[in-house]
Amino acid sequence: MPSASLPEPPETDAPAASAGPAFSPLYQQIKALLVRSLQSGEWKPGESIPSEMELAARFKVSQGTVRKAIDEMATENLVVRRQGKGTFVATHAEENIQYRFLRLAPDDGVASGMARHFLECKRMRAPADVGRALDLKAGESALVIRRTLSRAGVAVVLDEIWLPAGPFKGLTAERLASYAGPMYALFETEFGVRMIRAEEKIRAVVADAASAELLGVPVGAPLLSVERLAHTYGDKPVELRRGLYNTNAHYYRNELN
Amino acid sequence: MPSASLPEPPETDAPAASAGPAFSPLYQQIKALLVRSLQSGEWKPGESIPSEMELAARFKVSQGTVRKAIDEMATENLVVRRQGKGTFVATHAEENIQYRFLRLAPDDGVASGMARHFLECKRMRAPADVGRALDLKAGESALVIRRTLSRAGVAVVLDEIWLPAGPFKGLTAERLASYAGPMYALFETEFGVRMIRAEEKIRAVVADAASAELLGVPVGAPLLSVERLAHTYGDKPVELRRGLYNTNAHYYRNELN
DNA sequence: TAGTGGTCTAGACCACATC
DNA sequence: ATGTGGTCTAGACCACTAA
Repeated sequence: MPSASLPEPPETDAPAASAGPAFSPLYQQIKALLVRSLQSGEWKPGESIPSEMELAARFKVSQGTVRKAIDEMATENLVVRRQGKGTFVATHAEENIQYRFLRLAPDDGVASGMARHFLECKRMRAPADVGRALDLKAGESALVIRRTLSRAGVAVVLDEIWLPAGPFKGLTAERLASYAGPMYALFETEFGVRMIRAEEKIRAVVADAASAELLGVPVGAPLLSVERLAHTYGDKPVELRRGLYNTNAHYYRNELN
Repeated sequence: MPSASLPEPPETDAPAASAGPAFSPLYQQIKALLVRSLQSGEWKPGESIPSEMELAARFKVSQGTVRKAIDEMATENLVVRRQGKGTFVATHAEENIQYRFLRLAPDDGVASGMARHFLECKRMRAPADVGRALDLKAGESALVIRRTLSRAGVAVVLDEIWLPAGPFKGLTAERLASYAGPMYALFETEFGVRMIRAEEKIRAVVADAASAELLGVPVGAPLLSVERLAHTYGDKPVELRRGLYNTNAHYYRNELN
């Protein structure tokens, strides 16, 4: 219960946020409620959420408590604050940067976008390792997308993308190719799946015949292997992406803090 | 100036934090002052800084303003808060994790430490690219350290580490080998240089004869090339580290948010 | 002018660590 | 018992945006 700063006797009713089994600070409970509203689609990507005052009234807490909840959500990139305008649900579309999760940068500073080319998009039974990574039920099928990213006409990235077939029913290579924005933006608007967080495992490998052909390098050339597991709300894994990057004229950048 | 929440006429004197040329929120000014104190060595790594109340009194602001300044410093890993005890200057020694900046993880979950072996540590004129990265004056010399990291008796990492000779005068291979903790902890205690932040550029390369020998792989085997530029306070670069990682049984892990 | 997020304050109480 | 950081409140004013 929030403390009372007045000599009045403290009120005994809990301020919204029904007790539940776990104890946590009020602002964490508020945050959890807000995240659930995001998850349930109460506010869609790009839309604004209610003002801090409104939310404070709804949850019967002070504005400062709501603020702290939203602060954390902002640092987790779940929402974006804009002074004078409001707080907005984060989206992979209309973001400043084209690809929020792509860490590949060109050696020369030119930040031109990359051209996509979809090789295939088909439904199939998921291999065991993919099924395990995506928490698929036994026998549940998956979509696999293969595509390249090119800069200045040269293929730099070869991706193999695994998705659970259920949530992405109806996804085709044509739909992918005709969509202008980032793939994750399409996933948001068409399938209601928002990528929140991802982990990558990176290794150095050598090009096999097929990869070498597509990336225009000799067989045996060194390539960066980037395996990404992307999650949506509740840390639920929804995409396994295996990428091969040609790092002759590009590098994978990372910040350590 | 902080706003007054009383009907009194607002006091005209600025609350410490002498004006300066740039405008910024009070808590940012406080933060800058605190960082300068860290930089000047007023509080050493591992020590506690004054309590929030003390700092609030010193700067003539409220505890909440100091708190917000320290909050940001905590998220930047400059300090660590410990409830009931105080706020402590972050250090690379006595941290839970052995190597704060090393992102290499073994395929099997075993989190055993790695054995270091120093090959050489000598002073020499810095190559042009190293001099540029470290902001060295023309002709200023540098130290170069070469070492390996091994797990289970197998060399996994081959590092070439460039440091400005000035701040690290007296550093020898013997001193490095006899020190128990992480290298960055030695830099802190012996040379007063704290690594705060780093950027890494990662590529896939093939092993040359020398690297192959040291890492026990065939010439031409794929290796992860990790070039790290580490900075101290004020974003001053103080270390250029070029690492080659054997990713046969390890991977470079990264989190995307 | 009204509404939003951003800053700042002052004070209360809680949780934890230490003596 | 005391002191620390952690949470929560209530209210003020500032900075920005849009009608």
